[in-house]
Amino acid sequence: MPELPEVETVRRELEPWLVGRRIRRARRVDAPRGPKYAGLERARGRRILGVARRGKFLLLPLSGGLELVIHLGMTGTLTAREPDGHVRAVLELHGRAPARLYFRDPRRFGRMLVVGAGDYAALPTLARMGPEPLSDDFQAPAFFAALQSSSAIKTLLLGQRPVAGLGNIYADEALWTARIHPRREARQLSRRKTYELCDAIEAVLSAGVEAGGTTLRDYRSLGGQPGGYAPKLQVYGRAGEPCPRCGAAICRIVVGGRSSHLCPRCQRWPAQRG
DNA sequence: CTCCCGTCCTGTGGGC
DNA sequence: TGCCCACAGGACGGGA
Repeated sequence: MPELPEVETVRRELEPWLVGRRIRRARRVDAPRGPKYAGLERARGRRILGVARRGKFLLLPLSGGLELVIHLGMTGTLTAREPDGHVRAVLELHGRAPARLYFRDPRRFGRMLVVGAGDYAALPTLARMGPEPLSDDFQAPAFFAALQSSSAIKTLLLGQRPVAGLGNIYADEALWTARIHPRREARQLSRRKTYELCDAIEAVLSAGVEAGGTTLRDYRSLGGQPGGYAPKLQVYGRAGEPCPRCGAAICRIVVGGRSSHLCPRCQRWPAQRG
């Protein structure tokens, strides 16, 4: 569900509220003991030093060399107001109200755990995550190098290795923008094409952030607001509608088990050559 | 090491 | 109206 723009929107709301606050307690609620909620008790008494983001992960450095890691999974939302149900964890703060952060997650794909600062051994995707796409760390030549794989380009992007933060929606949007078929073998893309994709990723994600993210169903910002990017989606969820660029009917295919949306005319499979 | 596929969960929407 | 099934924005672990 939440991809980089949605997580960044939440991060920006959390930051002024949480930074400097001391944690009274962090507790699991209706979530099984296990790695997804490991070490929450260690947050007790710590101060929140910052609210950062890497890809789709929220990272809250704590005093005492610890770090609170939150991943919203598919359906996770954070809220200051107590939700109806599906609360998996609560962060209780000292001091002024609002003093509770609720983590609601119907499908239980999300996680909230405390690790040693920078110790991502329990989070392999985070440990091996590629550069932040909206930072100077995202450079076209390194991106090209990271695409030298036999995987389908979209599958590779969803793995978070070439670049951080893309999910199913923005991957489809970026590939449409760069006119690349999602099933193309990544290493067969020309250098120039990968540079176009680099630009498209940056453009699509920054527009997503600017709009406050995409709400298809579940996503809400901390204040309960839906994102404004859904009407700006060009292909995602628009199978059968005309391509905004050429008018051909957008189609839906499955790539790596994920539904994928593309324009069959703009995003042609490369012509077979003899 | 890389790559592919199944799995973890609950809710919802569409088709019959 | 009601039921059932397919599908949903992500990450991980196991096996090839």
